[in-house]
Amino acid sequence: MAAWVRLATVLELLPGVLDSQLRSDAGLTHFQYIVLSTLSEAPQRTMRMTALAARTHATLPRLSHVAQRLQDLGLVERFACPEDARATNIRLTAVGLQKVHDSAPGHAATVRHHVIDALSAEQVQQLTDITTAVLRRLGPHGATTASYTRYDLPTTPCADEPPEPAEKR
Amino acid sequence: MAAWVRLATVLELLPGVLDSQLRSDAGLTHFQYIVLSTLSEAPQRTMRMTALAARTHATLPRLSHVAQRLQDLGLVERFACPEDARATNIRLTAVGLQKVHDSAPGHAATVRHHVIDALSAEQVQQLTDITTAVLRRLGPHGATTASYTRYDLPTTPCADEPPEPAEKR
DNA sequence: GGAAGTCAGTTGTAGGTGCAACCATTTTGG
DNA sequence: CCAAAATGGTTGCACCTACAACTGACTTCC
Repeated sequence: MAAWVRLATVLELLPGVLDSQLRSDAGLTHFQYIVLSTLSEAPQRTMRMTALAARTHATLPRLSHVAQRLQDLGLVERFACPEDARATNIRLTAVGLQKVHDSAPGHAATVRHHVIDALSAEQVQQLTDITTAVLRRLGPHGATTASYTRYDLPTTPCADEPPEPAEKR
Repeated sequence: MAAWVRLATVLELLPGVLDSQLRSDAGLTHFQYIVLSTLSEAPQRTMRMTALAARTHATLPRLSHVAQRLQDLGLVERFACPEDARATNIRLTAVGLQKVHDSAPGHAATVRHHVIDALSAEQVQQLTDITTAVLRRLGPHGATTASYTRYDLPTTPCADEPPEPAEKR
């Protein structure tokens, strides 16, 4: 009982702290940051929308809206996949990559300050085990995003040679 | 690192699970449920808006919007505080109380299934300690709701004898 | 090889949330 | 006392998210 009440409180407060730090320092949502950050680690800084959605635990509509916004901001660009005309590839722009690099330290510091540094090394290990156990319950038959969350997709984009980033818009 | 990645994932997935269970079973948001539930435990099932906001870790504007919606649904009612003309009291209606009673078991089962039952008794204790430690960092100077989060307010509403619930709308 | 089904993604809409601005009331301080 | 500051709440606006409906492209399977 005490465990749940406190966990629920963390669930209520932590996202707000992360969002407001990122928003004021970089003008980004936590989720937007995750999207950019995930893209920055992908080969060619490019991914298929579905793969990105699965990785970020987002529904496809949600990702689509966010991608639209990030594209308006010039941080990502989307282009059709030549191999599968249904698919869309999303790629981090140079500006977007710079944005990730600029905002990563502040974000990491916030996480460290509010979570990691509050715990002993032993507790960090315990937290890893606990969250792993909970995620086992959340993942497989978690009521959310049932049909979208497919972890068996290839992460790599289908295009080997994406169109030159030179021409924009 | 592993701890944070997993915790972030829980932060992303758990609220969705809670919301969708409550929404489909009771037509309520998790936060709406918390508001109703908190009110149901208050003396007279009545609280001042500010006190309720502090208890639920919400900003006053957010609570005001939610209260408006819950009032439209007939689950709560608001009335001016006779002692301080600025203040507003919010009270759970009979219908609202019934709603809490009806939806509590399902919600509790969801929490148990997805969190508590996934852990050993020892881990539940560890989780309590960990969340307590994190909350110490989040509460005092947590960037969110700085001016609203006042825990030193009296929880009791100012009216000793609220107007009879008999007359509605 | 063509109809039926599935898949990738987008769009529209309704509701939730933060922030800033606002109004009314109370408190404070000269 | 009265003006200035602080308090309690509400409202408007912009953005985010879920859900449902839709389009267009691929697959299956006779």
